[in-house]
Amino acid sequence: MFHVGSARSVLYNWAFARHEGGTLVLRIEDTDAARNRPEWTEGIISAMAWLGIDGSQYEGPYFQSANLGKHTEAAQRLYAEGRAYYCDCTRADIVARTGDQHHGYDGYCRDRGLGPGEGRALRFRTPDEGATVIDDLVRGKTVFENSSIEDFVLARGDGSVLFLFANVVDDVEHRITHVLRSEEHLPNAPKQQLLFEALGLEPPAWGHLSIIVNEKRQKMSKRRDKAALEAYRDEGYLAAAMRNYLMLLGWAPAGDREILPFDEMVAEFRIEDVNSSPAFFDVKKLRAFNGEYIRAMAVADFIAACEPWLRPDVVPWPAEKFDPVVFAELAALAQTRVALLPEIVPMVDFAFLADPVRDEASWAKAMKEPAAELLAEVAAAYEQVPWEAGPLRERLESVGTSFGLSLGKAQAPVRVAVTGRTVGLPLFESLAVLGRQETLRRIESARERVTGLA
RNA sequence: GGCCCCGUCGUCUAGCGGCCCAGGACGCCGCCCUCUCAAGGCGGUAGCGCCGGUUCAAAUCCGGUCGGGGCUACCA
Repeated sequence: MFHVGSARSVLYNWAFARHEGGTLVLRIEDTDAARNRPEWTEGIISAMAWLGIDGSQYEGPYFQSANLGKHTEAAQRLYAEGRAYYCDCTRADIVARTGDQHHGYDGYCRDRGLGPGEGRALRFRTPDEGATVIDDLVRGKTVFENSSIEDFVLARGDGSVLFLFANVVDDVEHRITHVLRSEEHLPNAPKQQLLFEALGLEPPAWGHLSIIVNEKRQKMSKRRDKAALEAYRDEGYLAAAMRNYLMLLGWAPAGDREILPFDEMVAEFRIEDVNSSPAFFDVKKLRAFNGEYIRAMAVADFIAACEPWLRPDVVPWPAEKFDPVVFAELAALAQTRVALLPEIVPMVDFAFLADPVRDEASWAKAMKEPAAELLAEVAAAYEQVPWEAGPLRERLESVGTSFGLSLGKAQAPVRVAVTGRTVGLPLFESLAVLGRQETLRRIESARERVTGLA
C-alpha cells in the first residue's frame, strides 16, 4: 500500500534527489512482512511509475534482513563499548514498577551487568545529561533533553534488531545523506542521532515533512481515508495533475503560480521552503486541477487517456456498437466538460447504446406540453434537412418559434428523446454524428411514449 | 500523564518589521456569454486563534494562553 503521506515524501525526495543529482533508495522498512507481501512493494513501484518516477531513478526494493550481519555486528560493538546493556525486564515488570502504561523504561537493568542470553533484550544506554538537538531542514532546531529519552531497545531477546536501529545501520550502508520523512518520525530522530554518534558516525541531514490530514485534521489513514495513490489513478485522475497538486501541499512556487510544468517545480523546489504545518488533502481542488490538465491536452492525447474506461468489459454499451471515429468527434466536444476521465462515458453513451438511457427526472422535466406535438414537427422538419449541425439547429429553432418557445426550451424534448438526459454535449453536433435515421427513430419512439402516457 | 510539533480566508497557500485596513488558487455567490451542461470573461464572499510585551511601526520579533496534532511497544 502506498500512503499519500508517503507519496508526498517520495515526491519531495525525488525532487530533492533530482536537485542534488542523487539517487532514491526505496526501502521497505519491514524485515519479514514485506517479503510476504510483495504487493506492497509492487504498489509503491507502480505508484511511483504512475507519477513519472521510473525504475532508473531509484534503487530497491531493499529489505532490512539483507543486512542482518551488519546489524548484529553494530549491536555487539555498542555492547562491547558499554553503550548498550542487556535487560530481562518484561513489559509487565516495567508497568508493575512504574505503575504507568505510558511510561518509558525505568533503567532497572542499567547497572545489573547482565550478559547476553535467551530472552534478554539489548538496550541503548542513553546519556544522563545534556540534550540532543535535531537540526531539521524543514522545522529548524528541536531540542530533546537526553533525560527525557528512555533506554530504548536495540535488539530483541532473540537477537533480531529493531527498525529504529536497523535503519541507522542501513543508512550508513547506503551512504544516505538526507533523511526526508514524515513528521511522525520526529521523536525517533534524537534516538537515531544518538546512535550515529555512538557508532562514531556523522548523522545525516534530517527533514521531517508534516503529515497530511483528513477533514477531521487527523493523520490520513489507509483504513479510514482514501490514502492509496493507486485509488486516484483508478478514479481517473491524471498523474501530472496529481503530482502538481501534491507538490503544492506545504510548498508554493514564486509568483502566485500554481499550475506549472513539473520540471519548473523541480528546478525551483528547495526543501527549506517547505512549511511545517499539516495540510488537508482537498479532493475538490485536485479535481479542479485535473480538469485544467485535461483541457490542456491535445484531443488525441485526451482520447488516448480515456482508453481504460472504454474497454469492452467496463463499458455500458455492446462492444460491437463502439465506433472510434464517432467517439473521436464526441470526445472533442466533451473535453471541456470532463474533470475526471470516467465522466466521458455517460456523455457519449447515447451514441453506442441501442436505446439511450432514460433518466426519469429528465423526462419529467422536458416532456411536458407541448412536447409530443413539437417532437412530431421536428421529426417532419428533419426528414429533409442537410444533416449538419447548422441546418439542424435552424430547423429546430423555427419549429420552436412556431410554438412560441425559445431555442433553449425547444431543444429540451429533442435532447431527452435522443440522449435520455437533460444535460449533455452540444445537441446539434451530437445529432450530426448520430445520423438521420437513428435520430428520427428516437424522436418517434419518444413521441409515442409521451402520447401513450398522456 | 510525559516528550515533541503545528496555528494567515471553509481549504491549500503568499507574506520573513513599514510595499498588507493582507495577495493568489480551489470552493461558494452573482453577472456576461450561451441550444442544455461545461469551458471562458468579469465581479463578489471570507482570514492573521487570543492576551500581553518590544518598536515610531507587528501577520511578521518575544512571553504567555488557548486550540489542534504526532509520538509514547522486545511494531514498522
